[in-house]
Amino acid sequence: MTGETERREAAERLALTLVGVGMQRMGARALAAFLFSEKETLTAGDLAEELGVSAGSVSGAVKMVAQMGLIERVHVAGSRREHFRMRDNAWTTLYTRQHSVVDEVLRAVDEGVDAVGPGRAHDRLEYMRDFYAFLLNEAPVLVERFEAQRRGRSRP
Amino acid sequence: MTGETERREAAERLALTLVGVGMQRMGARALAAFLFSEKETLTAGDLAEELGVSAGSVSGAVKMVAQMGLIERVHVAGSRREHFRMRDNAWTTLYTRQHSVVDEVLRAVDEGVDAVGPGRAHDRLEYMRDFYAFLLNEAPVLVERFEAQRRGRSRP
DNA sequence: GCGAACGTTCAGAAATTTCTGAAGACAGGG
DNA sequence: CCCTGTCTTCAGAAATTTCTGAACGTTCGC
Repeated sequence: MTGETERREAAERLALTLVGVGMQRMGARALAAFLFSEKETLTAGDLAEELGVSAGSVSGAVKMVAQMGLIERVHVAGSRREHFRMRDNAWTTLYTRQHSVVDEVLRAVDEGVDAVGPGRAHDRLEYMRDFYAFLLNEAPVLVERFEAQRRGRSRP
Repeated sequence: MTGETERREAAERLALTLVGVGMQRMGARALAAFLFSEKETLTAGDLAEELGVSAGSVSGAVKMVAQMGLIERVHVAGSRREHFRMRDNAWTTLYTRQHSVVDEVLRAVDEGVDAVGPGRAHDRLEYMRDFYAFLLNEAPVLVERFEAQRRGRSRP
């Protein structure tokens, strides 16, 4: 356990890493804020304060992270603010979704396979297609295996 | 089998899809050029002509795609030009490498786990860490399984 | 219904990324 | 050892992305 400053630094480091991996800056910072918060839910105002950015930026970031399926809106009676919470299965969901990206690639490659006659190009494209199809099939299996393993561990 | 125009269009579509998935534009176009070429190897000049871009752009794109491990330099005696060729195991290599990106994230999350005391944040971070660690372990297994399956299929 | 508190949208500023073209480096043949 | 063809580097132009701030909606308590 350590101080507040170190917590924020670790959060910013993780956000930076996620940016390096291709995530939008503001989305990554918002996500890190959720991960590192002791609260169950955060409001847009909380995020704006924690990150030191405008309400507009928060709105955009939240929209994106929600679309990724990592957080969800929570209706809280008696509060006029909208609350957001990290979803329980955020990471496995993200992984699965990234594989719908794989699906897009697969489609494009498939068109390619149809568009060229026999030859080297055709062979290359087929190989690529086979691998991506394989990945697409295996992703859900992998996730299922992780969840099973985790269930097993938590109930010894 | 179809005409040259359709082949190029399919190549451009695949490149665009790869860009949508996060790849740099020029790198994606170069990669598509390799995939769709009937030649075994391409030179920087070939690429410049095929893509209609400057030598400088080609140099940068090739450098990047080579760093991703998708193509390799080929020394050809009697030619002053440098030739490049798609590597046989390009896609499985790419997949494995993307998981060294996972490794980066894993490290950052791990720091986070150490930086916060017990509580909700700690639990969230641990969950994320466990999933990414699981992925990192499973990636090579998956690739191995694909290759085995492919070997099996090609020698019935 | 009114007013206040929040959230969202959007035009434009700022930052970042990407491409080019020109200059330079390098290798091999003559 | 120079000359030519080829690749790389780099400063700056162009395009794209990202952030902000202000104006506009919306919702809830009263």
